[in-house]
Amino acid sequence: MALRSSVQFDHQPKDNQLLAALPPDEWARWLPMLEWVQLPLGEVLYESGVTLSHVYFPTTAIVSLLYVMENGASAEIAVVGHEGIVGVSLFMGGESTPSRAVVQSAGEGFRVKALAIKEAFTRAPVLHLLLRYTQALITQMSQTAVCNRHHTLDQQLCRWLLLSLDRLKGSELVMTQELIANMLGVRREGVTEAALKLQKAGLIRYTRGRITVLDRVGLEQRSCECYAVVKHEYDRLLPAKQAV
Amino acid sequence: MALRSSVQFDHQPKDNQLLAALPPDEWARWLPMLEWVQLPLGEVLYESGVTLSHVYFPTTAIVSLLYVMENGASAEIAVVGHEGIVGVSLFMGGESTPSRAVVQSAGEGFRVKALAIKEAFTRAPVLHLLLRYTQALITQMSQTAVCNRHHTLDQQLCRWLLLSLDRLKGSELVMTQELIANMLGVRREGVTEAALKLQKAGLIRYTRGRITVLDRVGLEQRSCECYAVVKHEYDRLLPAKQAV
DNA sequence: TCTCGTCGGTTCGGCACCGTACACAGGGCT
DNA sequence: AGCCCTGTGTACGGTGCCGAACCGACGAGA
Repeated sequence: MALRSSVQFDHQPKDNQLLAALPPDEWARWLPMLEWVQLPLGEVLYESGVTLSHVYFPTTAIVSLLYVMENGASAEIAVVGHEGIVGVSLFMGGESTPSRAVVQSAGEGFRVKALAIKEAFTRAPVLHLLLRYTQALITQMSQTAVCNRHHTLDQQLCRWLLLSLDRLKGSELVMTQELIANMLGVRREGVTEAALKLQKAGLIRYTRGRITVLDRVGLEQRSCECYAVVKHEYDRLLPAKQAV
Repeated sequence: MALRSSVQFDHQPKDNQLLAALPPDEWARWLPMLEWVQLPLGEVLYESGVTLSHVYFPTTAIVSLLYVMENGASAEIAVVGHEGIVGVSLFMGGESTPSRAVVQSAGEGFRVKALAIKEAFTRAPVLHLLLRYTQALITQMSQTAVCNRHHTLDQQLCRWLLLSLDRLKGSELVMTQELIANMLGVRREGVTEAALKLQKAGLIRYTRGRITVLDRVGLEQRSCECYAVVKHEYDRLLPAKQAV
């Protein structure tokens, strides 16, 4: 047994839990593709919207996935360390994400070329569709987190109305303010106030659980960027007519 | 061509964009598995932690994924309509999620038995590992959204320290308060105040960019439930020793 | 027609966090 | 030794949302 040859240094591939969990035959296939890399503090592994060139398996580094807003403010979406992988969008099929990956704590890791990863997934056809959808869903979740942190209730209500509208035919929602408040995680009174503003501005009309959208464009203008980001990503990943 | 036979009623499978995007051969395989269902307002499609029995493809309904906190407050994680699928955790490999799926707008849809979906994915071995990890990551994102909405900065700082700590060896973080503020999406001064409290309570110690955790359990007690939820889900989906 | 439950509107004090501004201290550098 | 930069502590008014309480008003059902 190779006692001292490779097991006890910091930067072994198997220090990453995902790599460590690979079954022996897969491990043998992956090993030659792994490239050891240093990950200095502040290094940007990928940038919002840019096609990834590698996926990263951190061993001693920590990487933050963060979303940078138009005004420069940012919010972390998730943290990835030796338990995970940076760049899921590569095997999800999206190739890029609206978020940025930055090394938050310097260390080391391994990376694999995009092409190699994608080759491993070319055999399952349906999968790609579902994975792409999943990535869109993930974008929506991320954006929810960002929105909760940074945007006003007024903006969030607009975003929410638009997202719901996109998922229905027509321009009417059957939905009480109480329910919307639950969805947004705020007080009902807050929704009442925000909805009043929209009604007074002539963008919506409502009575007892029925909301009619009168001016969609107006809502889009009042909404935060989050709606547009999510919509754009859904459109990108799941174009209406297409078979993967 | 089957002109009027099936194309123009509301509740056709192809009203769901994912189903509509299936290539012909896959479509043929899936069609017999699809079961038409009505989705009345308020119906719970799946409950937090419960193994799913079906995945749902809404056509005219909208479904909310929401996380219910211990105190009963809730926050929506994402919305799913005719563009998507409810129950990604089934093909992600996790079988369940910490969130609940509720019909937010009554309508119709189709569902497929869990067993049938899973069978379609039994052929790709590596995949399962990555998908499971992705689901854990998704949980972290969801929880971030919830946390941003409902918890105090003090709690969020504890959560953040613990999440970071789990991804490093030792009990020291090299990290300025400024950077933490960026990650959490708050002001640096806010982090200073929260960190001071923790230091005065003897839970951490820090100087100029180095934070040492003295009392991990204390942090866990001060943290919101979000940390535990995320940790638990990572442990569940990615046990330390295992090859799927 | 009347009742009662649901839905929407209003108010008030409180608080967590924001934006801004500034003061101070540790530590690397010349 | 002295300087300066970076990181941390403090203060102050502003504001967006909360918790609680209450009221009007619409509409379904008796």
